[in-house]
Amino acid sequence: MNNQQLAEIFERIANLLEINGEVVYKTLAYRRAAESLRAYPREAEELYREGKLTEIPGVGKAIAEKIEELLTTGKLGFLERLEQEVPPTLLELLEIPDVGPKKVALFWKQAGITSLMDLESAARDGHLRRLPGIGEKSEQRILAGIEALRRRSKRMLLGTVRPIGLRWLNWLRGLPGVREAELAGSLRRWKPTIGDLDLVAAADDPVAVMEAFVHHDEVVRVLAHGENKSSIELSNGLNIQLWIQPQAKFGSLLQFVTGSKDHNVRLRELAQRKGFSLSEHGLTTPDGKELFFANESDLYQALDLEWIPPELREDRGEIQAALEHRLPDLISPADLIAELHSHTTWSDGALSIHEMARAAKARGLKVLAITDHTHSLGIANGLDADRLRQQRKEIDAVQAMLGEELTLLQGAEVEIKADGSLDLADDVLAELDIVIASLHVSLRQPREEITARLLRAIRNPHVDIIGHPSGRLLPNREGADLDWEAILTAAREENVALEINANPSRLDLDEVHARRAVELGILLSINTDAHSPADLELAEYGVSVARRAWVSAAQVLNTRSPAEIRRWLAEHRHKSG
DNA sequence: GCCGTTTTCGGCCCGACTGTTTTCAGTCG
Repeated sequence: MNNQQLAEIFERIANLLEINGEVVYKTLAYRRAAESLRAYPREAEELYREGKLTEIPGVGKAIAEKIEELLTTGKLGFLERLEQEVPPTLLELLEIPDVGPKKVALFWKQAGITSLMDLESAARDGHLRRLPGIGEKSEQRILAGIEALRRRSKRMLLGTVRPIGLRWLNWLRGLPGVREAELAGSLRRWKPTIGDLDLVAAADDPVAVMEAFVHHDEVVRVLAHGENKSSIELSNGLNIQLWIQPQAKFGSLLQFVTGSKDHNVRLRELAQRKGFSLSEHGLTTPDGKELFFANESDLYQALDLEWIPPELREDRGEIQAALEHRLPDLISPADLIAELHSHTTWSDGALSIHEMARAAKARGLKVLAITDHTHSLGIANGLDADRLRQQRKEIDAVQAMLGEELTLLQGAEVEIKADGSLDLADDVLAELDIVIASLHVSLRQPREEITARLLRAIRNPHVDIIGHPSGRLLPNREGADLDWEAILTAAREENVALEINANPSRLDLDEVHARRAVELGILLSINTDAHSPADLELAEYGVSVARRAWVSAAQVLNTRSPAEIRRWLAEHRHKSG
């Protein structure tokens, strides 16, 4: 059982306890433990073997014992008893907007409602309004919420929402009276999946701006409409929230709405220890004086903190690091000067080698590796040894045309086959400048089998990079069930780089494993896996994962000069071969 | 249920918006 699965169980416990009316702080404790497990760089299973489970923040004696029971028996008596008491089907009701644990408990205990269907028919028949605190409007709101829930495909991809966010931001900045506006929330933190889109603005006349916002022609539903905060829904189910304050408070507002919630809770605790109260309006001193902040960095400074990049604001130690002046010097998109994973018409790419090279050059890249698929991936028209040798001639010809400005490398994204062997013989791999090995098929093998497959690839002396290591596809396909400690240990021993694939539906390695990898001294490689020139622009999404993993430029192969990259490849092969 | 440069017991963040309550509870971020 991995950390993700453990986290889901504790989240479930928290929700059930909350519906059952348990004291808030107990449910909070389970929720915090769940969040902590999701972010923790090492597997609980391993910590358990070392007797160190309580080293995980938010895990104390009681939760450690539950983790132990889950790891050793695969079950949890406490949860089973809880589910006897509280029907687990109630959990789906929590998904409805504006329905929380109190209302779920009300529906359940006073109307015998235990499922989404029960609730829907009760609302439709006008029975809900008989309950205390529920009127006709609440009934309609619940029906609309159930509709919205069905329409909406949970969280959307960062790569889908960001262009929408930038478009709305642009529109907002063009409105009269808007002095400043920014993206906020999980979008500003570059979270791989986005729930709601948050926008903040500084405006002289908030009422007029809010009016324009809720009457924007893409709005299908107004969810809330206030002076400081409004919320609307688009036809694709995406919710957008707009927050407005006067310019003088813009910094505090931006900080507050950027979150994360957990980061803000930590920050408020810190403010309290210093004698302040912190809200989206600013700091309040004990004698009731209010301090406003037009700039976010001034707010952090007032708390004796360095400004914390939004990508780090997840309550993963960033506040402590900021206090101690040891925040990492994060990589930025401009640091990337090499693309080491790309496809052309030789396999399933859209452009010829020459066209891809021109696109790479136009983006200012210094190195482009052509890494087409290999032949066992028949669907992608993969290359065999003969076609690779033909392709080499074309690459050489294009290099001759390009001159020195862009260095082309010939590589391959070689398939790790279901039996663990590579799709090209060692002598063919040896002729290539760079070799990426990737899993595409049989991703659902049991942990031992699929881990062994990947380990065999890592140990092959010709393999330089492991491409999209887990094989996950957001938002729904889980990655392979890998023994990460074994993979990371082997990668470090063999000096093999691990890819952060920048495609928004991959972002693989994820931030948790990327952070663990650099802690162990493993080199990362951020690549777009470009199949077309537009794909090259996705690099910033890969960089965002690296930033959320506290990664610096020096820890990424693609920030190095062509000569340094060639040297690394040569040394790497020499050492292994 | 967790945790400790106020504490091993007694705390554990803050405000806007909505609907229904005639003064506030629930939800959300």
